[in-house]
Amino acid sequence: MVSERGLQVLRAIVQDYVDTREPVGSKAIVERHAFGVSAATIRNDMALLEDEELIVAPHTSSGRVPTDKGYRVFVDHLAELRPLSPAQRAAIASFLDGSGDLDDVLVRTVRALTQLTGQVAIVQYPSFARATVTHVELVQLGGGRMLVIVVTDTGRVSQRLTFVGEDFDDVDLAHIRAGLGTLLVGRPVREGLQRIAERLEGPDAQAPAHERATDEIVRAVAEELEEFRQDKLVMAGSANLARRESDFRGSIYPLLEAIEEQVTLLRLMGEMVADEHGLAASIGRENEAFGLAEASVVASDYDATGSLARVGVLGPTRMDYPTNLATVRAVARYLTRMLEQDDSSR
Amino acid sequence: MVSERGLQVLRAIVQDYVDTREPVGSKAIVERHAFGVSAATIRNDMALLEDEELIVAPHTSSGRVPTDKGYRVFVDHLAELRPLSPAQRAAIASFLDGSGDLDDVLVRTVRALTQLTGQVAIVQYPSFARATVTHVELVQLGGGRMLVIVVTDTGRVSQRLTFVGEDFDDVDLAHIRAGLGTLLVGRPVREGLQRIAERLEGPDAQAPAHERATDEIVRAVAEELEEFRQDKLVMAGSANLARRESDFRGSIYPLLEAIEEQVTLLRLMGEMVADEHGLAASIGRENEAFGLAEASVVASDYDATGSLARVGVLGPTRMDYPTNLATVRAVARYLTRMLEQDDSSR
DNA sequence: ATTGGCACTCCAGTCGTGCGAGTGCCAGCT
DNA sequence: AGCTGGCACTCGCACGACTGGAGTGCCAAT
Repeated sequence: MVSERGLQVLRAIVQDYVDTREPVGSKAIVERHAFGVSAATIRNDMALLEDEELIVAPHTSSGRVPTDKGYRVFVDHLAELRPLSPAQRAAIASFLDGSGDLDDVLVRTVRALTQLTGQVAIVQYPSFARATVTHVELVQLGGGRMLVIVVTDTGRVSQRLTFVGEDFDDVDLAHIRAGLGTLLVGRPVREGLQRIAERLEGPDAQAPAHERATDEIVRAVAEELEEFRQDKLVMAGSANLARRESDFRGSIYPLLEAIEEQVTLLRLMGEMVADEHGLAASIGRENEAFGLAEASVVASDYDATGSLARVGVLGPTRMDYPTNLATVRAVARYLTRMLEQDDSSR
Repeated sequence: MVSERGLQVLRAIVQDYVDTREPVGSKAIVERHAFGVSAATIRNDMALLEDEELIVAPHTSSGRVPTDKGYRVFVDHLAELRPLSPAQRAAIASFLDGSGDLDDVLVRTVRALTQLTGQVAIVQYPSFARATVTHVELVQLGGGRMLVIVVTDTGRVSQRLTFVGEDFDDVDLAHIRAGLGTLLVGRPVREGLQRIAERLEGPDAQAPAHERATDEIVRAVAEELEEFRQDKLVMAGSANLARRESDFRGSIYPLLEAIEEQVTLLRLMGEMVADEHGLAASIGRENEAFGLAEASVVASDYDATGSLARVGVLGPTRMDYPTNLATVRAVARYLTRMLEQDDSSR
């Protein structure tokens, strides 16, 4: 069994390894940390840690490197969040302050996060399971083209251009608009989708030709709602992956691909399990199913007026967890506050 | 002076080097190409090409590699576009066909292009110097929040949420909407911006408090128009940069950064000079000012109902120019046709 | 002008060597 | 029982020497 000091040795190894990017040996540990014991003793502890598969030696005669399991123990039991400096807090505030719609705020958030951590930053749009539709607007562009706009109470706005094949007069348009309103406004997105499906399949389905055009509009609205339901990401800082090449043994290709795909990261962000503080980490091989075996993701829940979502960073498994966890949490909290204010001004 | 055969030798060197990624020697040339002369003769030609700085030898006793100048001559005088295979043409069609708004079409275009070339694909939004405003729409969201929507005849739609501080009744709103309409609809974006500036500074500037709110709306419209004026890019395939690492001697960091910045690439795309077919290439060091000294951009103009813009690919200097030029041109042509159709259905 | 021949250069790979960091183990100490 | 110093051992890595081969430049001959 690993002793208490053994765990401290693990912590020292993780810290030094993240610092120096080189395997750390027993001698280096006694030099850099005041353990009050000799290198030989540390060696014994390290042997035990290796038995537990928390660290490994890349070569027979080299220092040790934490395993993914080692990082996991470090994050769960040993890491204390490194508090942010006042300058960092100020940076968050200056990045995020200033009004704008949701898109705008999230873009600024992701920029702040990539700036502060030097990693790839990811912000998940608020989940729309609980979002409700507040407006449906139709704008006729002429030539049978119609702009369909849907707004939710979380501040998200979506527009879509659809070709309906005919132009309506104002009365008809108002009628359709009102119909959509009673169908959707004040309802959660999920429910709105159901009601639309019912309407399209309902007894009215055999309606006259004129109705076909309105069906087209309804379909466009449904597509937009569907898009709301699918979560969405904003990202920034992908160039950081290429900065210190040594961070990733293999190619960064799968990482860039995942970033471009988005859907992989969405699933990953969704499946992570947060602790009681809303913090979550997914480390190395734990991401193997997502093709990100050499990467870690650190994320924090934030609260967008009732809808939960996440902000996080993606980086090498060998990342500075205490700092990244603290930064992600600070940004998430600030973001939550921002969105609350926005809500109250509504 | 370089002989006619000398140029053919240059062509052979470029082709083989792109193929094999290794310096090409005189012997390899006589083996792979039917020049009907001996290696020694080729060597003499190569010496001349080296005098002209069209090729260099990385080491005293190694084959030759084209210089940027060599690539330039190749592209300008020696490259014949490699015609696309029917399968490739079909791929373009299947990617691009299907309706949708401008955003949608451009996203599909950029995907098609990255798929076909294996490079980073870039599509520039149509320039809005000549775009005219067709609709301005206001949607009140309650709580003093207003959604401002602007549509241009190029099919671009932009929405912006702004906080105006008060809610208008329907009559006032209609009045404001009509005012904006006469101010902007049918006018080019550039002119619209001027007229807004005049209005904001004009004698009405000292208007009553109620007018302040409308000023806020006008300002929001101005911001949107400003955004139209700034060109915009869609990109895809950045992961391709990391695929064959050897393509870039240094780090791909500056490239990823340029991709994220966008503005650099926008300037680059804008400054490239097209030939009579609307094709343009910027090679290696020619991009040095943009931090892309190891990359080339190949682009083709396309015509979005009168507004000129570009689609292109970004890749290593050592890229397959004939194929990329042909692909970019084919996609640009298809895109032009698509947008024309769309226009006629208006 | 083209060619075959030849001497020359220099890269890239291989092998051997020595060094140093780090380990594991053990006997002795507290 | 746990800690420590010591010691032999293992490897990775950097360095240098050597060699093979690809490619060049030049020259005299055609």
